[in-house]
Amino acid sequence: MSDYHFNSIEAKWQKYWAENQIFKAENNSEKPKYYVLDMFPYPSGAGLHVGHPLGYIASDIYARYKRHQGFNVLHPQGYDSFGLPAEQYAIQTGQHPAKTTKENIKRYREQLDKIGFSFDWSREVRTSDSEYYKWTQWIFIQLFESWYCNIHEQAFPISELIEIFNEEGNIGLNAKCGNKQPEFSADMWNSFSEEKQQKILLNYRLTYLAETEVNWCPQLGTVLANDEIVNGVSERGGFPVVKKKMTQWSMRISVFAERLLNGLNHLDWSESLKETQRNWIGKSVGASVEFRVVNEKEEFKGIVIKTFTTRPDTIYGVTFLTLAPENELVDKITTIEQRVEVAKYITTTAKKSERERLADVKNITGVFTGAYAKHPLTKELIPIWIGDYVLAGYGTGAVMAVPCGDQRDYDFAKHFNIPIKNIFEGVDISEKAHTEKEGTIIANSDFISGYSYKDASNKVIEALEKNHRGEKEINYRLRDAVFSRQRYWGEPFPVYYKNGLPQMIAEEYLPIRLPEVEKYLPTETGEPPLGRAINWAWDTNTNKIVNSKLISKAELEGYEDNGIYPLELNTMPGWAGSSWYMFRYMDALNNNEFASKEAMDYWKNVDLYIGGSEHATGHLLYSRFWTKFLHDRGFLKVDEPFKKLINQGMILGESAFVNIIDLEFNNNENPLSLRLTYAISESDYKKIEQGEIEKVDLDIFKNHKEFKDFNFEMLDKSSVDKKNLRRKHVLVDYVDNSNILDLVGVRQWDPEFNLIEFVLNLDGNYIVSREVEKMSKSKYNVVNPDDICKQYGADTLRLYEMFLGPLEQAKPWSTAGITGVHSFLKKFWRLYHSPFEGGQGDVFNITENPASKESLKTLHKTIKKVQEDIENFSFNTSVSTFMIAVNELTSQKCTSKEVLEPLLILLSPYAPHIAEELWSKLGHSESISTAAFPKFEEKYLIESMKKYPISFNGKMRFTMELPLDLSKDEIESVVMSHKKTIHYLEGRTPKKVIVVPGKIVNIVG
RNA sequence: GCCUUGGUGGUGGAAUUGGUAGACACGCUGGAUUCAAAAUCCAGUGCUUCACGGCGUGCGGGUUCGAUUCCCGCCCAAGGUACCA
Repeated sequence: MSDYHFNSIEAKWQKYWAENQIFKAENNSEKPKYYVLDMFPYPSGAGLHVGHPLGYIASDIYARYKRHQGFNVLHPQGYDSFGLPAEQYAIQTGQHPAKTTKENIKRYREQLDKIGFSFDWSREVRTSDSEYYKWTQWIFIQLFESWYCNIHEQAFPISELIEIFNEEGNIGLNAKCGNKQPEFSADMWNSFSEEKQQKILLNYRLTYLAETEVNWCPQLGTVLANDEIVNGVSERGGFPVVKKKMTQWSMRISVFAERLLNGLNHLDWSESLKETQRNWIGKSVGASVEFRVVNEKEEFKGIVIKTFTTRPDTIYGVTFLTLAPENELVDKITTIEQRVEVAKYITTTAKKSERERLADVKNITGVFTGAYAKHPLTKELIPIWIGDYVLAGYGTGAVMAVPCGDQRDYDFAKHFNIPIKNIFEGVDISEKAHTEKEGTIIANSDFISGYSYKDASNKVIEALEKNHRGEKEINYRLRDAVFSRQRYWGEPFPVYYKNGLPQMIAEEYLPIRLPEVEKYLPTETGEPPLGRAINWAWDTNTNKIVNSKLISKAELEGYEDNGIYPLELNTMPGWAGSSWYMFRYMDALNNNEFASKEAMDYWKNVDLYIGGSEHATGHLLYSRFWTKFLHDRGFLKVDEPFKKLINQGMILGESAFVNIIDLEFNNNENPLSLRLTYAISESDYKKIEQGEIEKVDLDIFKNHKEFKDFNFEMLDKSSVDKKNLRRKHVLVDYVDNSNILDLVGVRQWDPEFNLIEFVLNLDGNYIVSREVEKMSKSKYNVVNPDDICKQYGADTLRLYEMFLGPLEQAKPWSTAGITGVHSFLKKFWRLYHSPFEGGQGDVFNITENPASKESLKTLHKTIKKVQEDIENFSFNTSVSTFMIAVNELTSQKCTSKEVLEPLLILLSPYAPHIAEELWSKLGHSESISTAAFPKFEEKYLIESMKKYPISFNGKMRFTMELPLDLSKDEIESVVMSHKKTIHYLEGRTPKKVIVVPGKIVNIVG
C-alpha cells in the first residue's frame, strides 16, 4: 500500500538534509558562485503566518534551481534579533529580552524547518549575539575614524586628515563636513588644544556626535529616524513624534547622496523601488543666490541672506524674500517698528506642532520684517517677509520668492498684496502661477529675455558667479541619520567619554557587551536604561568595564584623574546590525575579522535579494551606504550589496465577520424593555445599512421566548437603524471553506457570542462575511503555516503560495483553494504508482520502456516553460505547467523513466520532499539536489501540422488543421474553398486575405 | 499635487515580439461511485439569447487585415512622497 503520505515523507527528508548538511555552501569551489538571500526576520512573539514564507519559498526555489544548474549556492538565514517589541515586553513582564528573543527564535526555527528550506544553517547570524555585534561596533569605530574627501569622492582614514591639518591646515580642503568650518592654518592647528582639535575633527568624521533636532517619541522614550516615522507618528505603536534638540550620534550618510543616487542606475531593482530611493535622496539642481540686507540709507548692513533656487532663470521675477520663522537671521534684520508683530508671529507658529503645520497648508500666514535686501542683479530693493511655508530644515531656510513662477509664492503675494511681476512671454498669470519649465520663454528680464529656461539659468548662474552673489548648487533632501536610541535592547556603543569628548575603545577589547539592568525603563533622571547598570564605566588602566561609582571626578577640585570614565548610555538603532549582515554570512564564524578577504572576494555581493518593499528607504539605503563606506576603506571589493532585488507582495488575510445588530425594544403599554443582540445575514445587514429595510424580519423575534408578550406593532422604527449595526471579527479557525461558522467553538472562544442570538439560514447555519485585510493577530485572520503543513504538507504549502499569483503582487490568502494543488501532488504521486504497463496501482511503477513521442513532447515543453518561468520569477505559471504535464502524462499512460525521471528534477525546487522520495525510489542514493537540470531539446517540439484559426474581419470563426510546410498561396486556396468559409462569407467577395504561415488566416471583406 | 505600479469571468489568475481572450485552479451545476460522508472520477460553466447570433480585457478615441498588448485623452485602485523652493 503506497498512498502519498506527505507527513512521513517530509519529516524523513528534512531530517536527511539536516543530518547530511546537504545545503552547506563551501567557500572554496570550482563551481561558479551564486548568492541568494532573504531579508532576515525579526523573531516576533507571534510566530510566522503564511504571509512570511512567501519570499523564502521563492528564493528557495531559485536557490535549488541554481544548484541544479551547477552553481555553488550560498543561501543562508538568520535573525534581526535586536528591537523594540522584545524590549516593550521586557518592560511589561521584567523578562530579559535575551530570553524572550531566544524562545522566539526557537519557535521560528521550528516553523521554518517544517517548510523544507535549503538554508545553510551553519552560517546563521543573530544581530543580538555579542560575537556578531562585536563587528557592528567595529564598523562604527571605522566610521568614526574616517572622513570624506570631495575631490576623490571617497572616504579616507581620519589620520590622513590630521596629517593634512598638521601640514596645511584646512585651507583649500574640499571635505564633506557639518557646518562650514572656519579656516585655520597648519600653525594654528598645531597650537590648538587637544580638546579643540577633537571638536574640530568631530565635524569631519563620518559618524559624529552633535546637538541635532531629532524626532522624539515621548511614549517610546526614544528618538526615531525619518524612516521610522509614518504620517507623523511612530512606525511602531503609532505614537506622536515631536521635534527636540538632543546630543546624538549621527551617520553622515548625506555625503554619499550622489553615489547612492548614481549607483541605482546599475542595479537590477524594480523601477518603483529605485524611484522611491531617488525621491528619498531628493536631488535638486539649482543655484544659491545671495541677497544683501540694507539699512534705511540703502547701505549694506553686513548681513547676507542666502537662498536656494532650482529656477535661476526666474531671478528677474523676484518681488520679495521669505524666511522661515526659525531662521536665525530674522532677529538680526527685523526693524524696530515690526518687532512686536514678528515676535507675535514666531510665537504662534512655534506653538503649532509639525503635524498641525502640515495639516494647515491652505492657511497662508506670514509677516513683514520691515527690512529690505538688494537684488543681486537689478539692485532693486526687495522686501523681506517671514512665512511658515518656508521650512527651516531644507536648503538655507530662505527663498527668493517668484510669485509668477511658483504657486506658493503666488498665493503668498496675493494674500499680502505684494506685487507680482510677469517674466514669461505670452503667459497669463492673472489666475495662477506659471510653473511649467519646458517651452517657456523668459521676458522682461534684461540680458536673459528671449532665452529658454535652460539657457537663461546658465546665463544667470554665470553672472552671479562673476559678481560673487551666488553659484551653481545642488541640494539633497537626504539628511544625516540619527544613530542613537535611548533603549536597552540594542548594540552598545564602543565609546566612553573623557572630559565630555567621545573616545573609541580599541578593537582588541570588543565586544562591549550589553550590561545587566534591573529594569528596562529610563532612569528617574531621564537617562536611557543603560544608566541603571551598576557596571557601566570604562577603566582605561585595565581596559575593562567596571563599577560606575568609580568614575573619575577629575573635573571636581581635589580629585585626581583615575582613568575610569563613563560609557555611552545610548544604544544603536535597529538598522545597525542589518546594514552589513549580508557580508557576515560569507564567513559567519570568523573571530578575527567581520569576514575574511578570501570569503568576500569569492562571494562578492548578493546576486538575488528577496524581501518586503517596506525597507525601501531604511534598510536598503543604509546597507548601501555602509557597503560604499566599507568599500572606500578597502574592506570590501564591491560597492553595492544587492545586485538584483525582488519585493514579494504581501499576502493578505481573509477576515471573517459576524454581522451584528443591537436592538432595543421599548413598549409604552407594557413596561417591558429589552436589549437584544442578533447576528444577522450579510444581505440583511447591507439592506439595513443602506436604509432599504426599516424592520428586520420580525418572525425571528416572535419565535423567541423573550418576545412572548411583546407587541410588535410598537417596535420603534429607529431601533432598526444603521447606528445599531456593528461587525465583529471572529477567529478564522472557526469558519470552514463554505464560510459556515462553528457556533459551539466560537462561543467557547469569546463568551460574548453566548449573548448573541444567531439568525440561521435555511440549512441551519450562520454564514460569516468575508473581507480582505492585512494578516494580523488583532484581526483574527492569521493562518498558520504549521497547520497547513500538517493538513496538506509542506510541498502543498510551497506550491500553493506560488500558485496564488505573481510574486511581487499583493494577494489574499484563501485556504479553500489549496485543494487544487494538493490533488495535483496526489495525481503526481499516482503517476509514479500507476496501474499502466503492468503496474499494480499503489505500487511504484516506472519502466525502462521508450517514451512515446507525445510524452517526450510534454516533457520538453515543460522543461522549456519551467526554466523560463524560474528565470523570470514567474513561479505561479510554472505550477500550472506542472499540472498540465501531469494531466497529459496521465492520459498518455506514461510510465517511462526517460520522461518521469527528469520531471522529478523539474519539480524538485518547488516540491523538494516528494521529488526526493520518488528520486530515491528510482534507486538514486544521492540527494536529488545534486542532479543536473534537464536539457531542453527543440527537436521534440517540432510539429508538422498546425491548427489554423480562420478569422473574418479579425473575429475567429473556426479552425483548420493544415500542414506547416504549405505556402501562403496554398493555404489561401485551401481556406477559401472550405465550405465554412463560403458559409461565413455569405456570398460576399473578400477584399483581402491575410495569411501568416504558422499563425493565422484573416479574411477581410 | 507629483512619482510608481496596476485595472481581464462569481474568485485567484493565464495569454514571451500585435495573431484562437479567459490557460491552470477555486467555486458552482449535473452525473458516476458510496448505506452515507469524505475522497475520487466524468460532463458543463465569460455575459446575453429558445436559437441564429450579438457583446465582451476600467472608459472614450486612434493606428492596424487584426489590439488585453502600440499611441493619445480620461476614470478608478494600491503603494511611495510632499509647503523640498
